[in-house]
Amino acid sequence: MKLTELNERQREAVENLEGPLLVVAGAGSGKTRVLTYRIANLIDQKKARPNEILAVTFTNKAAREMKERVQKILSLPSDQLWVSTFHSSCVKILRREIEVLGTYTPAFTIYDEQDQLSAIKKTLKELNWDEKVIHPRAAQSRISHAKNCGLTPEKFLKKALSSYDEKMAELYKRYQAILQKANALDFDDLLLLTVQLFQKHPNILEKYQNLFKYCLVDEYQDTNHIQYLFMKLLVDKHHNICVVGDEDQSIYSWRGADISNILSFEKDFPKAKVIKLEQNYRSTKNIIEAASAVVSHNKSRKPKKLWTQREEGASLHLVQLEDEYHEARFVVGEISKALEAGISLNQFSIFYRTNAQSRVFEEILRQYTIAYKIYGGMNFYNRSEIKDIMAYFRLLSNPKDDVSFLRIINVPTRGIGKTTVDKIELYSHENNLPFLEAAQKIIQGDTLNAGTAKKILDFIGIIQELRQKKEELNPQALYHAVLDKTQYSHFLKGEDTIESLSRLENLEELDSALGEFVKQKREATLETYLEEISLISDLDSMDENEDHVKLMTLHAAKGLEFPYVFMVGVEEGLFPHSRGELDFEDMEEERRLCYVGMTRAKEALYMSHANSRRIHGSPQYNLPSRFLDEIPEEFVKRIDLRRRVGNRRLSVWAGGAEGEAPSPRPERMRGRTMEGVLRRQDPEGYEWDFDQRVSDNPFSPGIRLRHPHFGSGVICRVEGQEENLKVTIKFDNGAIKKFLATQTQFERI
DNA sequence: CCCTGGTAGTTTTTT
DNA sequence: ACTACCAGGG
Ligand SMILES: Nc1ncnc2c1ncn2[C@@H]1O[C@H](COP(=O)(O)OP(=O)(O)OP(=O)(O)O)[C@@H](O)[C@H]1O
Repeated sequence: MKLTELNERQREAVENLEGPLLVVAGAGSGKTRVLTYRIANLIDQKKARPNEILAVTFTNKAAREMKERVQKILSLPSDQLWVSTFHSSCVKILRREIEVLGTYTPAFTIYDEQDQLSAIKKTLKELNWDEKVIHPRAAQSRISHAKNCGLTPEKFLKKALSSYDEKMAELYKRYQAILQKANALDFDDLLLLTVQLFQKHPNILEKYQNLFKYCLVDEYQDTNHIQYLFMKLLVDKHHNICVVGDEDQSIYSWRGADISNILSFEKDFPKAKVIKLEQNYRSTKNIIEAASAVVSHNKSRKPKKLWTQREEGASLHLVQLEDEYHEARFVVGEISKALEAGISLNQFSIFYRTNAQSRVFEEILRQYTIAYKIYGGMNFYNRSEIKDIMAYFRLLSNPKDDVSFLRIINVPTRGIGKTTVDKIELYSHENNLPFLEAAQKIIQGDTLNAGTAKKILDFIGIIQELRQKKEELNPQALYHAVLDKTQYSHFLKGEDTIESLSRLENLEELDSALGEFVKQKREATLETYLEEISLISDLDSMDENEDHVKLMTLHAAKGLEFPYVFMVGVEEGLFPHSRGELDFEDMEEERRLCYVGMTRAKEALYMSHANSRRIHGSPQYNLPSRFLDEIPEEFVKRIDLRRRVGNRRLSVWAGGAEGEAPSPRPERMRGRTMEGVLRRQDPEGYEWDFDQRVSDNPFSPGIRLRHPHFGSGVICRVEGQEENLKVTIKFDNGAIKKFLATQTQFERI
């Protein structure tokens, strides 16, 4: 096998096949490439057959690409390889083995986050607990976190520190019982149950230990405890494990990722060989230096070298704008100009901290008729109309799936309301029956009036009829049967709104997706379809070559690379994201996220921030992010586009003038400024008088004030308007407090 | 008993 | 923007 595409250190990592190996290295240093070649080499050296290698990646897309690369290197088919995410690997194992746990069958349903929430609400109802006391979302995150740490309800209870924790433990226990009755596993269960399976059944563990002769993990810095256990168990016999990662790219601690997995790898495997890669092959010198400078502000970090042979490249562009619309128009304007200079759209990406920020970009990109795609956020399979159909599918596949039952019992509306559903729920609870069965029984008694009973009978009739068809129809045909029986499209057509029209379009897309699935798969059953969609996201279908601008969150950008990157909304409060004060660890994680984002760029990087933006409709005024100040001046060019348009500067695109491209049509008049004065617009659609007004205003970020009790401090955030105007002040003694501006006597200093 | 439309409070990041 | 809750009409 040729290893010419590797440097010396990489080659070392690819050739040392036996025993534990840790590759730690900065961004873009070729870690993923090492993993790929190592897999190829294992097969080439006949150390293992493809099906004896387990490689875990962070996304399905990364897995797919890795398989393709291996196939290319070896010119051998790679479909036998176990290259997938932790979750997919676990599903594969559980489908074969779960029966021995005695509590689930292999046809289990996988609950996503929404289903999980709905199951938690159902649990709360059964327990008769108030959703205002136990917040379903909070409960969801506690339970998920517990599972990610490998805690069963019992162990969770033992660790409880308060009566609130004890309640959570009780909820967790009941929630788990409800999932079990529904033969459903949530995302976290996929891992937790696999590990439990291994622990309780050594014979099964041994089977997989013997099967997987070599294991590899990408992005090891973002694995959580249960994933760690899973791997540790699997390689316990032979220690043939290779992990690659970068502490500076650990950005999922909120999901239970534990950086100590990578930090203590050498303790776990004392014989471990450690290889460091230091050469970056991705980005220009300016980008690498700037990103390294930012992340070096993290205190809890070992210094690390990263260098490149590449040229300095363009300066980073730090752009200051008036508001989020100006920001979007600026970004899109730059893309248009580049387009004219002959650069194609697939070279660009826009990264933001929160999904909500994509909306404005979407609006402006449409105005400019520039092709784009938003990855993540609202997944195709998460749209309500699609989820409705999927809920029918799931109920057909698993009649005990109560969450799906609840979703569709009255969709399309068939006159079965809350009161009736409550009765079914109660009956189900008292008689320990799934909802569907409870509904069947309850209409035989006299709990319900005749009209309501008839409606339920009709619904049950539809389900039963479809269940019979399920065996003979492929998923696409079944889809048509569902639409036909439920009159779902008819129901949408009746609404006749823009919204419902787009829903109908989505249904057509689903139809063709199903058609595609049926054509592609040899075994196109309802179950295989449901499994496929439950673990994929639209991120996984990304194709670099497709000619459109790609928009995504900074988190979703991990592991990717693009020639031109716009990182937007780089503002205090938004990025680093905070509501109130961030603790030290969270701040460092935000900074790592910034490092991840910056190091995705190969050629040019723009980072922009706006003076103000609307959050939930009310204006917020943010200071530039501290991360911008952490980039040494020598690498940046600052561009201030707040006031007027006339600033002509050279663009990175040969010769063009910089600044916002004129709007294709005048922007509609928007809300009021803080003083309630309508903003003026000049004929070209630029707002130019904003700046003075803000600085005249007693409350804007950066202004120093004295508070009668707390002393002096600086405004770091302003939100709301008029009598609801709130200011967040960071006092000189370090305290951060929020005040209603009208209720407090401040003195300007 | 159900449905609709209005209002109020609020969400970071995702396999 | 998205959900949760309430009032009032059918
Ligand atoms: N030895 C090499 N010679 C030339 N190019 C390389 C070499 N190794 C890696 N590259 C290229 O460098 C880029 C980054 O590689 P890769 O994605 O493997 O890095 P990584 O360390 O996984 O990055 P990150 O941690 O930032 O996701 C890719 O475009 C890859 O093709």
